[in-house]
Amino acid sequence: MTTMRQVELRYNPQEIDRKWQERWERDGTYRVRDDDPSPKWYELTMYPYPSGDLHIGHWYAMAPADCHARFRRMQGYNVIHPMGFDAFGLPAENAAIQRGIHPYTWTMGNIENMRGQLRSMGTVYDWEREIICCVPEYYRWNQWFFLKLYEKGLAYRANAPVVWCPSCQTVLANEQVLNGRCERCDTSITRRDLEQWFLRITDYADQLLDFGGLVDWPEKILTMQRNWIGRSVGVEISFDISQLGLDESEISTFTTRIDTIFGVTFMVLAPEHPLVEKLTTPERSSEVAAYVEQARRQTEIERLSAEKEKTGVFLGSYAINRLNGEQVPIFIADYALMGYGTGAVMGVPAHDQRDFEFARKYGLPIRLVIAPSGWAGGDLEEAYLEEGSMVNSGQFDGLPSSQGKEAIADFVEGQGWGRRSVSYRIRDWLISRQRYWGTPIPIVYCEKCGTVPLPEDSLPVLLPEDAEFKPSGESPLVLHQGFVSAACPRCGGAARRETDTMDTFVDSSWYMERFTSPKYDDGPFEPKVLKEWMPVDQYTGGAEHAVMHLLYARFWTKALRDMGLVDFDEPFLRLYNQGIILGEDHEKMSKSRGNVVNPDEYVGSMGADSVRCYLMFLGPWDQGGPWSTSGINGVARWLNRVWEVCQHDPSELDDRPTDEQTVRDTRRDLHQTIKKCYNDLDRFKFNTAIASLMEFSNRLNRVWSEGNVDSATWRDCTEKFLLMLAPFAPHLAEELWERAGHPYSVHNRMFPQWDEELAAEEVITLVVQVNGRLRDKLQVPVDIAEEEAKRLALASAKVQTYISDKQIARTHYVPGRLVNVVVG
RNA sequence: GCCGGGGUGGCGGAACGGUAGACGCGGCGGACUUAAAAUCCGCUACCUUCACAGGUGUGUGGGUUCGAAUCCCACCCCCGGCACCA
Repeated sequence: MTTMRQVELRYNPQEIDRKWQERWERDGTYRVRDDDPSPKWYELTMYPYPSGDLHIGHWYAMAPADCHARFRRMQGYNVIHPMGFDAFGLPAENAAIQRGIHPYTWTMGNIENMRGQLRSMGTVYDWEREIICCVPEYYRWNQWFFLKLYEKGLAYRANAPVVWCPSCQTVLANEQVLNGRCERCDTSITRRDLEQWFLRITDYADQLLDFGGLVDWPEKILTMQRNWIGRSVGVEISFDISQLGLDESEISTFTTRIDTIFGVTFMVLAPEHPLVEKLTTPERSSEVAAYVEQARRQTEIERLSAEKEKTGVFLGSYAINRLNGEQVPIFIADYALMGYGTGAVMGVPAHDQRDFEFARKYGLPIRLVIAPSGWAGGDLEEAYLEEGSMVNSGQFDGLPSSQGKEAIADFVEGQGWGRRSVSYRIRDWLISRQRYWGTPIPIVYCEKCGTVPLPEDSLPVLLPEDAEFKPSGESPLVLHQGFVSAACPRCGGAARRETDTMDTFVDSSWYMERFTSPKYDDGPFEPKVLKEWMPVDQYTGGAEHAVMHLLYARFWTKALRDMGLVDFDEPFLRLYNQGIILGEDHEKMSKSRGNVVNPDEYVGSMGADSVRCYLMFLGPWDQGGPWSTSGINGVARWLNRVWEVCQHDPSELDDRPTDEQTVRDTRRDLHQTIKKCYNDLDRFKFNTAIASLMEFSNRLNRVWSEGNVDSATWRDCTEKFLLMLAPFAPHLAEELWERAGHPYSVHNRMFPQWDEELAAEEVITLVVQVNGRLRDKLQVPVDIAEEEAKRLALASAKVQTYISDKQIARTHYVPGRLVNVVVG
């Protein structure tokens, strides 16, 4: 692409960009001071993974956020708007495997490159605060936090059937599975039983459902978190199996529909349920074993695609429903999940669609116990899920099911057969990863002492540089003798070091806090400074992190609060999700489609300001939208006109006659523009803010060519215009500010204030309607009286032709807007 | 299936229940130029009309209202998320 720019610029953007970027750096214009007395504003954009190149999506996330942060600065806030790199993670390790380059080298090279690209955007990032989380100065605090969590019982090791990605060769957290596929590489996941480290996020499930501490988050994200946590209120009730003579005398199940307990006609256990073996009769054992084996071999995708067809196997044993003494057969089926509730389901086919399908397939009885209103006793075509009147339910017959729920729960609790309880969909956060490029978990396993946490003063556990990179299903650290063999800190004997590393979402769970004191050495952050800045006032980023990073970080904060390390409940008070930028063909950008836009090319030819402004102009930020080459040309043309119009010498106006009306109109436009731009910036409405700046600069052009305003008005207009332009186009505004003879720097000035009186209209267009249809427009003074407005409206010749032969039923008057004449 | 967001000119998109289409792109016409590009000026929803003007228009169908892109009901389509959670 030789000339994508069809606009001939009258200024040299490369020169101006470089000039001011260097000057800002040299002068420390954007250096953030912790002790500034102004009110603070912490504006944070999700930090990028250093994948190699800054793409247009990064620009789309960062440029508008930078504009907003600049606006807050110009409102007088002491703004911190930091940037860093999410530097641990799998791609670095894959690069090591594929190209034989060390993850550290690869990552640091990428950071070097991306930092340069980030600087080219002209952002207010204070690079003194940059953080890179793959360096020991950062990750040692991951280890420190881990020890604190371990001490509090919030980190634990357990054997569990966990999610495994065969391609990444590591386990994943449940949150990192999308539609049965690995969030990173899209491979269908499987399950494995492994000893892994978990964080007890479920302890905080109820607190995480309380969004009261948040100031402004998108409803969509709250809903996603609510659904993910999945709180269900119900009853845990046991079924009697004492007649089988096992160690266990009952099977416990969880139900939200205890009112349907008399409709139980079978029971289903998850294939992984610990009682399966004991409950299987000898003649059924081979069939059961085959089913269990098949269920565990299935990938998540296969399990999902089997959605329509319920399958299962009868174990040969029965359980007794204590409420009516009935024996019901016990099955295993893969629609029962070991991770939810107790891993056992009471089968009520009449009132649960899944149980209904299962019962139909295996010829099990379907007994109605909640009667729909007007039910005549026929067979059900599908499960009846609504409320109704209880039938076939012994002493509870006749109760409305909503009351039956409470009555049966009371009865069950009274009999000691169960208790009211709450179940959650969310599971504990699995943080172990069988990979190299992450934070080592500070634990050793000693033959004598067992699992032993390392003492704090021995941190960091350094990631050894010389490791063997092979995708083997085990961390490369396993093969590293020097790393694995350790001395037990308790007994001094031989011990084996934990070789799994931490999920990288650990890094991002507290990075916002590290930004406040990134070089602090005596803790993860300096408490005094943390208090100055946290919590984050405005967080921006993609919505894809709704139930991963955003949930983990909220959990982390609450855990830290309970340890007394922070004194706030929520890390991010306001959240705004930008949309996705699409290719010129309106499709998602991808290399295979060949529609990827490289920002560097545009920055090189038209300057950072054109790219920044175009990204903000193309549409509402939260909706994203398609890139358009001719669209960015239009913005470049506009900046070109701005360049021209702001460089006129105002004293040339002194020889020309001044038109007072034009002066008033221009000034009114200025103040209306300030008001519009200010309010739009406040609410992330960058596109309409820029449109209003375009309108105003178009007026300035017109006014200049007519030359009928005084030089003082002109100076006032251009000065305030440049101040408004500054957050959008920081380089151009700074250059024009200097050329206009103003003192450095435009970026240390306040955003202009508007004057309501000067912004007020003198004359308005009064719309005249007849029966709601536009018939005439009249120019009238803004303060026109209602009677006068109506008189003028009726006197209009155009209006007369529609009403002369009709009866006027009434007239509606909207001050400052319209008169609507209703005729019969 | 459930939960969000959204359907407005040729395109991206504007519009406190009150002038639909701001701003920009594209297109057309003109100026400048030997010429082209760039730049500047004008026009540009659709239909009828030489024009004046009129009619029709915000996914579809109803409703509320003096007045609906905007509020209510039903439906269609697109995008995103969740999908056996007992």
